[in-house]
Amino acid sequence: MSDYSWRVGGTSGISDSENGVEAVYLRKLPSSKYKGVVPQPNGRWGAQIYEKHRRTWLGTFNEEEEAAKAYDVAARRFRGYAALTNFMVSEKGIQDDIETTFLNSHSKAEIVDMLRKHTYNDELEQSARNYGSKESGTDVMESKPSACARVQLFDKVVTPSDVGKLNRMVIPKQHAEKHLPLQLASSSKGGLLNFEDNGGKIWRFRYSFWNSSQSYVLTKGWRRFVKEKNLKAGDIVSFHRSTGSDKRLFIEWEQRDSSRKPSMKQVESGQMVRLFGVNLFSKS
DNA sequence: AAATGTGTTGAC
DNA sequence: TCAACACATTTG
Repeated sequence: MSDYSWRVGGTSGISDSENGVEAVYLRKLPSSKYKGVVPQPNGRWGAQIYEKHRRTWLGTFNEEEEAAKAYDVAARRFRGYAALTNFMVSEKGIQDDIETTFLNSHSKAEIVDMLRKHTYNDELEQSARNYGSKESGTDVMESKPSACARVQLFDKVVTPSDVGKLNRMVIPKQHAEKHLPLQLASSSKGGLLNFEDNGGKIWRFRYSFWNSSQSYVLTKGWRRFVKEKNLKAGDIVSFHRSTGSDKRLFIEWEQRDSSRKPSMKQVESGQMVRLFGVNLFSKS
């Protein structure tokens, strides 16, 4: 009997360590029936597309079909409407649909980024919402992220560990419990929350409670945000929610003004106070 | 330690 | 151009 199994590289194996003998049986990874889809050692699926001898990685996915759809999106953006895809249909004369417009208004890099973050569908949906509002005459203020009526939830001056290699941001407990009930996160999408930034870009973070530190944290997806915004310790991240019933969430960030002397400015935000360049929490 | 995604190769 | 494979790098 095999004591355990594992997978490394392009092969997987089973180790039988009876009598201290380590016999290894290599097993081939299953090929995908979909174009642009490759198996991953852990049973998940990767998507990739080639262009001029160069491979562009499109991310990893739980389902083979998800990966195939990611490839399709990339194929259409990279090679045009007539590109060969796994699922998409290309009929003559409908090259002006919303998705095509959406694809054409974003760079390849942006589309790839959305695919790797798994936010493509959300961004497309949001784009469609904006498009629809123009047509129907609905108040643009309700859909346009930068102008949408919103209420502030809380700010946080990010700490060194928030922007460090821990790849997570701690949400101060009182704010988390007041504004972001874990139930809201863990209910439908398994702990995933979408936030829109001022550019209308969607950021998806995993939101969870860590028992070890008794703290609420944003984990998966946070590192990418820190990197793209070049977030530094001391910068302020601001969380908002739309006032409407649509429950949309927003994230904003503000760079620390290092040109100003810390002692000259007192920034107050919620229960946090920045004084003499030091962040203090007021007792309450 | 596990997962991701790059280096590389050879078939098509 | 493409997927297979090995495995270095990155992430949790």
